[in-house]
Amino acid sequence: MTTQAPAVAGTMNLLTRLSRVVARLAVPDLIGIKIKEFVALVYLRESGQATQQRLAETLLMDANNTVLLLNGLEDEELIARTRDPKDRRRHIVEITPKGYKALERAERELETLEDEVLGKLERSERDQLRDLLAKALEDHSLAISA
Amino acid sequence: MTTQAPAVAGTMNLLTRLSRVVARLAVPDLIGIKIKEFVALVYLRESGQATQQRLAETLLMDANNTVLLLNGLEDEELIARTRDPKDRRRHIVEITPKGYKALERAERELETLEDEVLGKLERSERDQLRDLLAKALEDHSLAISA
DNA sequence: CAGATGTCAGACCAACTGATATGC
DNA sequence: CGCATATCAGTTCGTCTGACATCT
Repeated sequence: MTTQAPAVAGTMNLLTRLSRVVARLAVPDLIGIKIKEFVALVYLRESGQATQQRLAETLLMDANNTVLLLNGLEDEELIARTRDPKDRRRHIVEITPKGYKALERAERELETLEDEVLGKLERSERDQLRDLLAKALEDHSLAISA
Repeated sequence: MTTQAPAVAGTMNLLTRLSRVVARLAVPDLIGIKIKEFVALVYLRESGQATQQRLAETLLMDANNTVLLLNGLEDEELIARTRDPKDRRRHIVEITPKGYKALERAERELETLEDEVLGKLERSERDQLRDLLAKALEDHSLAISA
């Protein structure tokens, strides 16, 4: 018996462990940016723009941390902050062309990583997994096209 | 269009985000121990016993960190360390009855959490997800019954 | 003025680095 | 002696807390 999954391994356990595999492999050296930056940029590309608060909610980080994350991204000119003229307390955050390119590069690298992380799974199984994860997330992250 | 998944959301992205949901919810207040302790205890229960090195490999943490983690668990008497008489450099790590109970409690709480995290998924979909995650992990974590 | 948004400094915690001890 | 295993001190990193500034 080489690779039988333990009968009782809960999904939360498996999820935690597999995400750890990703975290260990997806280091900035490889994909150019940090995973958290990656997730943020993906959201910004899909949503077009967002306030910082909304970003914080979506990424499940507190507002303070979001400031730090965006500071880093802004320094590298991957995102841009502008005041919302409608409500000058707010910042509108957008991805820049440079950020777009960095994101595409990261996605390319991450695709290679996917082969490594999900190596055991058939193409169809990977699709299944992606769809299940996406569906589970619907509850938690706000919909992209908000 | 409320909850359509973005076409390009990579699996690595989704995996990272969903695990974050778990991490935010599975705080010690709720399940009694830290997630990482939970994962370690699950492994120890399934494997019977392990050296610290093996544990480190399986949990994807470096050996130093493993020491700290086990120190905490040992202080609470959830695990026990004994010298391996065959090779006195090694420690044999085992889960204690008290650890067993703590683990079972955590699993009960985590099951409730699962409802929250995977609320969108049908029973059959959750099973699918669990199986896919388990299969993907076969490559990475060592088999339990090694 | 109260509430919302964003910013920052300092505290806190988890992870990595390097040095040490012991046994093979 | 070189290598493996485990440990710890110190540093570093990411995250959270609280205070503050700006705007509605």
